[in-house]
Parts: sequence; structure tokens; C-alpha cells
Amino acid sequence: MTSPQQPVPARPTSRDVARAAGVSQATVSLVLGGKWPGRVSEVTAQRVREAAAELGYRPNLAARSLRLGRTRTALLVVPALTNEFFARVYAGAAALAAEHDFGVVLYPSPDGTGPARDPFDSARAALDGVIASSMAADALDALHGADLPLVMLDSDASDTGPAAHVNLDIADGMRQVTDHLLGLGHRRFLHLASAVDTWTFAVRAEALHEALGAAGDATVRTVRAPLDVGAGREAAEQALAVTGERPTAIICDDDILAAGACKAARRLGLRVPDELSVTGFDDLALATALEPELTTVRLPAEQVGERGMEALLAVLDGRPAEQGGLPVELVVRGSTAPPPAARA
Amino acid sequence: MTSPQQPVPARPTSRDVARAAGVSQATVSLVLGGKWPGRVSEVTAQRVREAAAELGYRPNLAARSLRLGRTRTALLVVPALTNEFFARVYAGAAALAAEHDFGVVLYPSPDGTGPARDPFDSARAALDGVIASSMAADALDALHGADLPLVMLDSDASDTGPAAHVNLDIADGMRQVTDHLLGLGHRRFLHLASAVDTWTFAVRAEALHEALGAAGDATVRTVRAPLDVGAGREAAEQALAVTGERPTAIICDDDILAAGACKAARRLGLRVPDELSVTGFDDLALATALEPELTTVRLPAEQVGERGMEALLAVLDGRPAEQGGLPVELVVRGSTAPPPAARA
DNA sequence: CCGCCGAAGTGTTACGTATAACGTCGAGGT
DNA sequence: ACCTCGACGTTATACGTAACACTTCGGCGG
Repeated sequence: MTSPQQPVPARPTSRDVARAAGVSQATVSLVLGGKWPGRVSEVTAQRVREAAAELGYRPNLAARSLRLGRTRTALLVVPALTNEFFARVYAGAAALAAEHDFGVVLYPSPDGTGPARDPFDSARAALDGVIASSMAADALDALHGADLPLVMLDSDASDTGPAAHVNLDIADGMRQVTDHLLGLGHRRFLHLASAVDTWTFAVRAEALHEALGAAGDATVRTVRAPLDVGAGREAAEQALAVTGERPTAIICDDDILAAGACKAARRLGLRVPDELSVTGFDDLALATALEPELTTVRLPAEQVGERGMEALLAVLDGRPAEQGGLPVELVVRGSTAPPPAARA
Repeated sequence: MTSPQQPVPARPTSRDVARAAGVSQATVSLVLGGKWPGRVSEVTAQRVREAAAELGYRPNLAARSLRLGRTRTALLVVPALTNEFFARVYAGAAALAAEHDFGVVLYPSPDGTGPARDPFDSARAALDGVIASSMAADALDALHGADLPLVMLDSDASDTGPAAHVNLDIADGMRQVTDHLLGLGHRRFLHLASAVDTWTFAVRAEALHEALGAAGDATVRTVRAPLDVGAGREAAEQALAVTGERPTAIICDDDILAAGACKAARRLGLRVPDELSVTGFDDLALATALEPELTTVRLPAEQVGERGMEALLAVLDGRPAEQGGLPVELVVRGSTAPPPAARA
């Protein structure tokens, strides 16, 4: 329904702005580019800016990218956005990116289980850099080919391939969990661990065993499950149904698994936290949606994304990326309590 | 640590491929473009393809976009990815997009509450079209200015501005919920509604009242809350604490609110479903993480994204977009049961 | 008065691609 | 023998931008 009078309101180019301001296209570029301060007199600059605003000029990003060879676009590789943690990582990265006129595109993983195609075939935009979670390990091979600046999230920092690392202090979080439970008097544990074996989960296991080992008289059994409520429930149910001395606390690698553990407890007629304590990890919205609310470790997901983007921007500017782990925090809620024996 | 022998492994261009294959750059474009079949002899084409593979040639998207004036990129505008529903919409859209060599960028909404900036300032990519949820209504004004093809998700279909609509049969879902509860014998209801007033929630309210009105002897009270577990709990708790005849069932606009309602019930010592039935909407992972599991309406979120992208691709091709609502399905689980009176 | 300098702009070019317009060459019809 | 035509390629060009190299000009020291 376009009127013939106004055939195509074609987007104005910098040349149109130049014409309107009575200057050359080069001058428009100098003014609007913002670099080269003092290169153009203030009166002329003002005229150019007014003309640009008048025409509603927006620079053509394709042309700019072609000219500059940079796209101001980063790729974020995560296993699945349906996991709230990664949705929050994205939010953090995108927010900081926007402040620096950067964009963030996502690696498409349709099935939610992991990457399906070569990111450089599927990611439409040309990329200036990549931020990748270690949980999306499958994609890393493909990434290795392209020599793009790479920031790794929550990965083994001794891997010197990437340009920078942004890590959470996962080990400290797990230590806080175990100390909390040991302090309550628990000695028999079940570790409901993730079935995938990435760095972040390896660290959880290691820290858990180390902290429990220090207690001397603590025992722990480990079962693994995919990050899924149903799978977690099943694994926990089987492990709890075992004859002999039942664990009094379940330490889960993740809030989702903890939700499964709570369901398993209810099915077996065990009351949380009176008869069984349960802890999670991540502090998702789920943690406070459950009843009782989960004792868990709060991970600053948005900050992970921010720091990842920050590191990438630093690398692109040739600055050194700030290293160092992000602190995590134990949040004690209603799913943990002293074990039955200690309350008698 | 780049070796001086191989100073910069600059990305090969179509001209490099042409040189390697002993043809002109135009021929490379003809062959690799895939259009114009038969325009180049098969032997030559083969030679070009081999050279391209050999050099690892990837077309420069910025240059292509500049030339064609199209970017094969769509913008998806949703309120927040931390809402699992929209994460799944994105997944569906991105999956279908990838099949058509399209990309999907997201409107950045850092705070999770809604869009923060002009999408055309912040979205880095130039766009071929927009897919927008009616729940991100704030952004629509900004969109109105740019005459881009627009597909609306879950919005008022009588609004003829957009090029196409993709709607869920929300009314049918709400009817199924009320019929289910009426069939169980409930007559006194609480409608825990969303505080935001977009089309999709207006339809829920309308369908609810219509269906309950048909029953003749049913009463309903409405309270509103933001889509948040804590807010939902608070609103439900206040509404349930009222003196007089308590509702026997809470119909929630959303699983998140339903989780809040369940928490409220537990705080007040009401057992779900024996003393109070609760229903949700969406069928998020949360619905089966709770105990009891939520009776809810399953929305095909991924399909919404797919259909949205499908419609956009159709519009871009000048084809008519397929209209028609997507069916939804009541999933009966453990959070609904006959009211106390009926079980005596 | 010459030469030089800085200030303020302008002309020009290249980025890599897709395609319109244009050769070229041999086969086939009349 | 001449024209036509299709098959197969090539040449040339434009997309919009950024930035290098250049011009113009007034001022100023020697």
C-alpha cells in the first residue's frame, strides 16, 4: 500500500546527508564517525549532524563492515537457552555489548541438546570474536579452525588456546555447600552429578570429595544423570531405594537435578529437609519456586556474560583481558536441616 | 604466535578462488551462487567448487549484503529469554531460519523486563524483517517507523498493520481448563491473572469468563500479579486469606503464577489438590518440577517460533503467509482434583 | 615578498559480491 | 554462405562507507 507519490522511501545514505548539508560525503563520515575530533569545524559539523537527523540517516552496517573488515558482532556459544543460566549469561553479554555498539548472536542449537551444525556455516553474521561455554564442547573443534579471538566461560584455565577465560569460583561454592552440611551434622552423602563431563562439573566433584575427605568420617556415593528433572528424580530414587544406611543429604550439581531429588524424596515418603537435606547449584528461579525453597549456590550468571564480553572487547582492543574468578555465594534456604539422628 | 612465513592467513575471496580455478570472479559467483543453473558448464563448475573447497572459501556476508540490500537476518522481539516460553520460541525460529540460511538476532532486553532501547540502534545487523511478540508491546512503536515486514506472535489478529499473524488458540486452552474444573465439580474460582495487559492475557480472561458464565452457577474473582513466583504467591495468599467462602480452584494465566499459587496454598496449610486445585498455562519445565505436577495447557512454543519464521520467509518471497491458530492441549496432572465438598 | 604551516575540506579509492550487458564460438537451418 | 541462436564466459559496475592523499587558503615569521 505504498503511495506512488512516494515510490520508495529509500534509506538515505551518507551522500544524501552530504548533499543536504552542502558538504562532501567524506566530511559526513568524518563528522559522524566521531573519531578525528577537530578535523572539521564545529559549525560545519553541526550542520552535518542536523542534516543527518533531519533525514533520519542510519549508517549501512553492511557497507561499514565491508570497509572496516570488522562487524562488531560476537558469537555466544551455549548449550541451550532453555536453561535459565545461559539465558542470563546471554542477557549479561548482550547488555554490555549494546553499550559498546556490539551485537551478540547465538549459536543455534535447535534441539536444545547441543550444537547441530558448523557455527560458521550457520551463524549468518561475520564475527569479530567468540564467547563459548565449556559446556558446548562439541562446538570447540569447529571453532579451532577459525582463528578468531576466543573467550572461554567456565573452562579449564590451563588450556592456553583461548585468548581469555572467565571462570566462576565453583570449587569455593561446593566447599561452602559441604561445609554447611557437615556443620549441620551430616555424614552420609549422595552426590547427584551431571552426566556430562565438562570442566565445571569435574571441579564440583573434585571440591566435594576434597572437602568431605577433610572431614574424615564422611562417606559419599555418586550417581549421574542428565540435566533434567525427570532423569534426576529417577537416578535419585534408585540411589535412595538402596538397602542399608541411607544418605541424609543429597548434593546436586544443579538446581534442576535438585528438583528431581526433591521429587524422588517425596515419592519415597521422605520429608525434605527433616529426613533428607537437598542442595542445588545455580540459584535459578526454580530454586524459590519449589517448596521448601532450595539451599543452593548463587552463580552470577549475568556477570559471567558481562565479563565474557568485557574480555572479548579487551582482546579486540589489544588490551589484556582481566582474569580472575567470579565469587559465588551459598544461599541457605529451607531444603537443608540437621540430619534425623542429630535432632533426636 | 603467528609465524612470519605465513603472515596473515587472510580469508580467501571469490577472486582468489577464480584465480585458482582459472576463471573470472563472475564465474565463481555464478557457480557458487547456485542460481542460474546451466549457466556454467559442469566441468568448469566442478573446477570452481574444488578450488573453493581447497582454499576454504567463505563468502563475505558484509559484501553480499551490501550488494543485495538484504541481510538474511530477522529480528525476534520478545520480553525476556529467561522466560522459558520465549527461549523455546527463539529455538524454533532459529532452527527453521538455519534451514533457510537465515539468522535470528534478538532484541536485547538486559533487565528482563522489556526492551530498553530503540531496536534499530541496538540491533547491530541490518534486518530483513521482524518477528515480534505482542508481549513486547513497548517496542512496537519503534518498529512502526521502519517499514519492515512484520510478523506478530500471539496478538490481536484484527490489527491489520502487520504482514502476518501467528496465534495460539489460547481461548480454546482456557475453555479446556475451565471445562475440566467444572467437570470435577468446582464452582468457586480465583483467576490469578497477569498484571501486564496484552492480547494473549485478555483472551484468557475473556474465555474464562465466558466459559464460567455458561455454567450459570459459577463465581470467579480476579487478582493480578507480575509474572513472577514471589509476586504470584503474595497475590494468591492475600486473595485466599479472605474471610467467607474460599475458592476451591485457582486458574493461573501462567505456570509461574501457578507455582506462586502452590506456595501460597502451602503457607496457608491448604493441600493441593485435595483442598485446592491449581492450574497453570504454558507447560514449562517448571510444571513437572513441582510437586504435585501442574495441570496446565501445553503451548507449542517451538512451533510458534517456526511458524513465525515461516510466515516471515513467505512474506519476503512475496508468497501469502499461512494463517490459522496453533492448537493447544490440556495436560491433566496432579494439581487438580474434585473440590472437598464433592469428595465427602 | 617568499615560503611554509596548520586548518578545513574534497577527491578518490578499495573493501567483496552479484548481476546486467556484452563477447565469442560453433552448430544448424535455409 | 549467411544469419541466428544458444551455450558458456568475461568485463564492468554499483552497493555505502572510511580513510588516505591531496588541495585550497589565510596567516605569519624571516
